[in-house]
Amino acid sequence: MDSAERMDVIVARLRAEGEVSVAALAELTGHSEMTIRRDLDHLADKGVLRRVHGGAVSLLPRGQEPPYAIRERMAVDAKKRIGRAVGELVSDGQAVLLDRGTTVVEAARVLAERHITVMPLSLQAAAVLSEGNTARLLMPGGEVRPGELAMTGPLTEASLAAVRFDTAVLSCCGLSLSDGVTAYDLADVAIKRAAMRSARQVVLVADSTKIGQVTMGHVGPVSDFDVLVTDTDASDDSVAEIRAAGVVVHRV
Amino acid sequence: MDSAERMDVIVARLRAEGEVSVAALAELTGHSEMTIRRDLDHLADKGVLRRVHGGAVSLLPRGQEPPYAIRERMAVDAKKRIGRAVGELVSDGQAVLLDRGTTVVEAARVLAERHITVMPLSLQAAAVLSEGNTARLLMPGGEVRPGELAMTGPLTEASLAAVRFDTAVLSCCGLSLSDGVTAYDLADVAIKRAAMRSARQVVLVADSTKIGQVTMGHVGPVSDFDVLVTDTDASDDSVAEIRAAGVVVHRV
DNA sequence: GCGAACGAACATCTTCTGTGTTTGAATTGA
DNA sequence: TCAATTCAAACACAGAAGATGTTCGTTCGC
Repeated sequence: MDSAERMDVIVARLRAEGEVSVAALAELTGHSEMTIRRDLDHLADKGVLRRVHGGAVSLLPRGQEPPYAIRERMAVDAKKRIGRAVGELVSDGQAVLLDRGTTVVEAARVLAERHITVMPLSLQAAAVLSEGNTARLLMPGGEVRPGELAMTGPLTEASLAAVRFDTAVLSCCGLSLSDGVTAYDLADVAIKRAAMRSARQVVLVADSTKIGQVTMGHVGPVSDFDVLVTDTDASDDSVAEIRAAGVVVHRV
Repeated sequence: MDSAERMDVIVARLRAEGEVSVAALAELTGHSEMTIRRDLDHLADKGVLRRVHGGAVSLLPRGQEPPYAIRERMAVDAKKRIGRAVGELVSDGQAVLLDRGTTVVEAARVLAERHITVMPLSLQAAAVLSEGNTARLLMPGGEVRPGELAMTGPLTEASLAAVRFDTAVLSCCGLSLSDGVTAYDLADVAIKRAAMRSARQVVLVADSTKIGQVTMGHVGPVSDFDVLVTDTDASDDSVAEIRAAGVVVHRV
């Protein structure tokens, strides 16, 4: 069992029990207690848990989005495929808006090698885009949320209002036909809505685990989006329904 | 001779001759041609040179600022000391503006552990600040210059106009009593001037190699700055003159 | 105050990175 | 077009960096 698997075990336990003990994890994973302590310290740095004597307690918020460090390791393959597919929806010379989120960062990796103008809504995506030297990079102003490194607030909304994009690539936390597209955070909803107003074509990226989910912040009905890119695990039924709402769906 | 020294040799040659050959560099450094090619490819990626058959030609602009990758390795110790000294000029709770540039990034490393509100004018500084989780991070909007990763343009100026800072930490390319503080780039000058208008206290950071230098863009007279942080290699005469202009000078 | 947990320090092992060599393909200049 | 040079991919190797486990003195909670 390597480091990544241990992290998964720890997070799973935290979700199930709300707390973990160093001794139990050491036995469960077959590693020394020292190693478990180092793992816990690492996760504490990322805001996933809080260390207590003998173990740790969960900081994973119920009804809120898990930290970036956790989401980054969920559905990794699907997100990479979705990212590549988004690359094919964008042609050189376009102005593109990239939402926050782990799926969009995968799209950013692809777009970083393209000759486009791009505005990312997170520092994570900005870092990826600035490594490839071909894209023209435009930053929105705004407050940066810790951990997520996503831009929010009125400054961000103002930046979006000032620019028009050919394509906006948006992420979401939940997607259902009855409740539409939803996000965890109301501030994030405001940004997404502003993004949609500024873009000619709106592409939604969502791995199949998000289909059928509903979270608190309502972004809009599914029909507000032009294209959905999801993965092959999405059920035929749900895809058919979304298509019936007038959305072009790519399953990759 | 390690990798860093080889880069210095290559850059020195490029400056002196305008071009270099793989064979000559291999002999000069005592390393294989393959290694030299890899070095040249690396520098080509950073925009320092352009590969040609048998060697490379310089892209180092005359009368312009050298690329970030080069400046990053000049006066490293002095910049670190200056960064620490800037940390002592900023107290918790302040709102701080950080200019672009390698010296300011060193200051950002120190300030990343502090409880302040901070707006960086480059993605380099933003990346450093977002690693420490204590500072509240505010991004200005704007275009990102490749390589430098500095924010410029009207969006950046507008962002600066919208906020007031307790302290602005500005860098420069040249600093002389007769010609004042100068930068290489006019767009950068506009940003610096906007920054000065938005800050109560303006701190200038400049390692001693910049004292006496004059470059194209005029930012303002030395007396426009409240504090100068430089290193101990700055001459007594120049420091005395700058102090006479009403600037508090820290030599570290 | 006692036992458990902690973390610093060191040793060991693994993985990564940088370097050199070889070899066949590409490029240059005559 | 040809010959010499240059290039870059592939492999081998060494040193650096990171991860892990053990020991031991300190700290913490009951």
